Amino acid sequence: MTNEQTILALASLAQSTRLDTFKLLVAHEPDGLAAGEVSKALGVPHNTLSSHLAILSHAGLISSTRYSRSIVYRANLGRLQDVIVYLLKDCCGGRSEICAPLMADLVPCCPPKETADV
Amino acid sequence: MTNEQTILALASLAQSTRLDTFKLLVAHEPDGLAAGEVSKALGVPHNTLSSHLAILSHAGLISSTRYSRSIVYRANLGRLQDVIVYLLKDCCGGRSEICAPLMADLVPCCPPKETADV
DNA sequence: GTCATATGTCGAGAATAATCGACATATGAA
DNA sequence: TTCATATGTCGATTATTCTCGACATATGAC
Repeated sequence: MTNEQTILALASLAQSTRLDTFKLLVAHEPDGLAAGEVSKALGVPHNTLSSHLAILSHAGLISSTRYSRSIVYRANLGRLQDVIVYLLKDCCGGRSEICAPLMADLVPCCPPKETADV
Repeated sequence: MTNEQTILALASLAQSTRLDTFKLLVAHEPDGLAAGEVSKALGVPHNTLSSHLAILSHAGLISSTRYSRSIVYRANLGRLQDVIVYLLKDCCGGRSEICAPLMADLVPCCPPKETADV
């Protein structure tokens, strides 16, 4: 993960239609959603959405597979993780005391083991 | 943390000078760094940097305090945490199986307890 | 007060991004 | 082949963002 790749990913998510798109695709993991269904769900013209999907895709945040006439998009959670790790790396680099409390707050949201009681 | 606040924070970090600024301030926690020193360190004109600092500040990612003629900026790691939690909330909302592996990778970077062996 | 230092604000030009109509491609059905 | 559906691409317009010179403010020294 380079500085540039991180900026690309952050910029991709820093736009309301795209953030909504990404959230929608995350909510539909692991099945994914066809471009047309995203377009309909968000009330965005298909061509406008198409360019947003291309931007998210170029940033590596989503991927696509064609099934007959539809192209199904899926969120790439691994990429989201890469971005988050990159952002945290700076504060954790040699000084874990700084972001330890940050992590402590994160863990109850997503327990690393399968102690999911949410 | 609203959708809008998240977009504001993401957009603030999605620009190379601002990402560099934020990283520099994180590296200088908890002392902070004067605006002029950031300007010098990054080789950015003071007025250009000033507007970037204002944007980061407006997004809540940094804060400032005046000391005599200098204004010292500090990274607000809590806000970074808020952004990350917001992004993860969607994948963890009721479905922790999705981002549990994500968290598992995050934890070794920043141990939630003081088992810092890095 | 005057001067120097540190930072912020304004405004205009250049660059970049968002939107959407019109057209193009890809797949499958008849 | 022709038609309908699903999606992508192009191009022009509008909106937003980045940059930096010039000017303004704020603090402290003399």
